[in-house]
Amino acid sequence: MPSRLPTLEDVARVAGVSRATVSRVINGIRNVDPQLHEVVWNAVGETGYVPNRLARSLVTRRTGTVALIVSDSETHDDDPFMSRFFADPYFGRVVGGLMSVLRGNGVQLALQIVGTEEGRKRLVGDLRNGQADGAILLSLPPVDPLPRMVVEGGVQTVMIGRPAEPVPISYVDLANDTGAALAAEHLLGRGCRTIGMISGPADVPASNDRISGFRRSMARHGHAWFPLATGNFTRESGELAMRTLLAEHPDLDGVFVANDLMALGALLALRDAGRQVPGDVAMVGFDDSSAATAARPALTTIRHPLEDMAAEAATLLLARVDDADRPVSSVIYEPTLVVRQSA
Amino acid sequence: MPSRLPTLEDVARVAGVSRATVSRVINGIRNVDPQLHEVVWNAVGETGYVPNRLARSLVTRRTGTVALIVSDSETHDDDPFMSRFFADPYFGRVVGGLMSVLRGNGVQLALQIVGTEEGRKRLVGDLRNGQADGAILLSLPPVDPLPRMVVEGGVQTVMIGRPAEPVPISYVDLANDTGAALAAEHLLGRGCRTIGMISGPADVPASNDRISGFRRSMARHGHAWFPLATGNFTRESGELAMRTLLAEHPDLDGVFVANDLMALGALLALRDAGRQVPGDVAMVGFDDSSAATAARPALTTIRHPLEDMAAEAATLLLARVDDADRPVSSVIYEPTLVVRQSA
DNA sequence: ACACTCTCGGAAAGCGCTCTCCAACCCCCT
DNA sequence: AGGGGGTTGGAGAGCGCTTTCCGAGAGTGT
Repeated sequence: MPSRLPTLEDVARVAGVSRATVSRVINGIRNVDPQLHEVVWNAVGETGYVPNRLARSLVTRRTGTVALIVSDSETHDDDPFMSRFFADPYFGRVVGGLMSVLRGNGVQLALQIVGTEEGRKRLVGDLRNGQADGAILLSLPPVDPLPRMVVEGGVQTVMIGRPAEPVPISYVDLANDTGAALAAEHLLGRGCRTIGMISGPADVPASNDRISGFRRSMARHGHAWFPLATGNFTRESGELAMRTLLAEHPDLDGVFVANDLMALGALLALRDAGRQVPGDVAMVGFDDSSAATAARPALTTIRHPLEDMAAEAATLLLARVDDADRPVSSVIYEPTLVVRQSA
Repeated sequence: MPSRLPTLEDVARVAGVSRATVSRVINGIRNVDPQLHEVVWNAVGETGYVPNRLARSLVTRRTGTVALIVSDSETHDDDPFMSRFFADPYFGRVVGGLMSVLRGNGVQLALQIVGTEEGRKRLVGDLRNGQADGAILLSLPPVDPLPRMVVEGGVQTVMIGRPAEPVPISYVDLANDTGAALAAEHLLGRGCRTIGMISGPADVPASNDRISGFRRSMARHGHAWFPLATGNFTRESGELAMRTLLAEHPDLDGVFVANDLMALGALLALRDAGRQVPGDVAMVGFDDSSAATAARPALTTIRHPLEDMAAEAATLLLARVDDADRPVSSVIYEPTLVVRQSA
C-alpha cells in the first residue's frame, strides 16, 4: 500500500511539462505537439497514474454515474418486503438491461433505496449536488412524491413504468392494456366462455392498466362483466385468488393472471382442485419471466421486454444528460403474446 | 432549476460566521457555542443547503460508497450470459442482503461489472483513488486475477464465496461440503440405495466443494463411487443431466442436485420418464431458493442463507473500512437441510 | 522586413469542502 | 491584578483536477 498515489503533478514533473499539458493530453484535447503527447503518455505509464474521478467530477460537474433509485413508501430496515423485491427477477432484469447500455458508455450504476420522507429529501439534495448525472427511478408505491421531487429539483430522471400522477417526467413503459387485451382475445379465440382474471393491486398503475385493458377487450366481445380476484403479485396470493375464483365460479374455463408468479400459484390451486390446464381451464400469464417456462404446463404469457425497456431508459437518460434541454419524452413498448401450453 | 446551489460559503454569510464554523456545526464537532449552533442550522434551513458529497470526499478520502464488483472473465457487451446472471435471483438476493446493512449505515452501493483485463486495471485504479471506500467482490470465473489485484492494490475487499486460488482476502462463504454431506445423509437415511448427483461445473469452487462433500459422505457410508452428471446450474442443463443419469442408471432411487434450478429441470425429466418423486426417486436440491417452494413436489433442499452471508460481508467490509489494520478474516456459514416433499 | 494571425504551453484561478493553526477571549487561581 | 489553562472562531492552506487567460514562438501575406 504505497503511501500516496501519483497525481497529475507527479506526471507533469516526470514528463517535464506543466499540469495543464498533461491534463490536455489525458483528456484528448488537441493543440498538443504529438511529440509531447508521447512523452506525457510515457510518463503516465511510468508513474502508474490514474486520474482521480472525484477531483475531476468536482470541477467538471460530471460523475459518470447514474443512480438507480428504488423508491418505497415506508421501508424499515428489517422490512421483509425489500428482500422479497430483490429476490424477484424483476430487479435483476432491470439492472441487467441498464448495465447493458451503461457499461458500453463507461457509466456506473449507484443503487439507492429510499423509503422515508427524510431519505427522499436527502437523495434529491445529493442528486442535485452532482452525486450522479441522472437517475433511473423505480417507483414502487402507488402514489409517490419522488417523481415530482426530482423533476422540481431539476434532476435528470427517467422512470421505468409510468408515474401514477401526472408529472412531466420521461418514462419507459409497457402497453399493459394492450397486453391484457391480447390475453383476453387469445382466451376468447380459444372458445373460453367463462373467463376470470386474477389482478394485482388496483392502485398500482401497471396493474390497473392490465385490468382496464382486459375489461375493455372483454366488453368489446360482449362480456361486460367477468369474475375478478385481486392478488399482490406473489405466488401465494395467486394461489389464494384462484381458489376464491374457483369457489365462486366453478364453471370457469379460462383465466388471465396479471403476472407469471401468481400464475404459478394459480396453477397449483387448479391442480389441487383437479382441473386440467389447459383442458378444463386455459390460463394466460404476464411477463414471460423464467417462471413461465419453468411451469408445467409451460405458461402462455404476455412478453414483457423488461431488459429492452431498461436499456431504453438508460439510453434516454444518457441522452438527457448530454443535452439537458431535451424535451420530456416517453417510450411505450408493445407486449406480445407467447403461446406455450397453458392456453 | 436555480442556477447555483447554496454552498458552505453562502450559509456562512447568512449566519454571519466563517465557513469553518458552519462546517463544524454540520459535522457535529463540539466546541461551538450552542447559540451559534442554532443560528447556523437556521441559516442552513433558510438557504436549503445540502453538503456536496464530492467535495467532501475529495478531502476526507471517504466516499460513503462501496462497490459491488461482478467479475466475469470475458464478457462482451451483448453477451447473453450477463442477462442470465442478473435474472437469476442469486444476484438480487446478494444485493438485498448487502443493502440491508449498508442502508442503515448511510452507505450506497455502486455496481461495477468488469470483464476485460483493461477493465480490471481501470477498476482497481479507480478504487485506489477513492472511488469507493471498499468493495464486495463476486467472482464468477473459476480463476480470476481480480482478487489478487485488489489485495495488491490495497483496496479493502470482501469476497462472497471463497477465491479459487489462495489469496489473502477476507471472504464469506458457505460450507458447501457440509451441505452436500447433509444431502447425502438424508438420502441415505431414507433408505436410498442408488444415489446419483448432478453437479455444477467442477472448476467453480462452490461447485467443487459440493461434489467433494458429497463424495466424502457417500464414501463414509460405503458408496465409494456414485453416478455423477455435470450441468451448469441452469434448469435446462439439469434436465439434460437427469436424462443422462437415468439412461445410464435406470435403478436410480435418489439424486442430489447441486442447485434448485437444475433440480427443477431434473424434476421435469423424471416426470417425463414416468418416475414419481419422491416415490421412485428422492431428490434433494441446494440453495432453498424460491424455486424450491414453487416446485411440485416442493423441494427438500439445502438452505443457503445468501442474504445473511451478503449482510455479513457488508458488515465485515464496513469494519475494515473503519479500521484498515483489521486482519484478513473469513466467515463460513453452515447450511441446513430443509425437508419438504421431494425427499 | 513588418504587422498579422495561429498554434501551443504555462501560470493560476477556482470547484466546495475540511482541518490545522493561531489569535482572541474568558475563567480561575495565587 | 497578573499569568496560566481552556475554549471558541477565523484565516487559509490544501484535496486533485480542469480550463481560462496570456504570452511566446511560428507561419503567412504584402
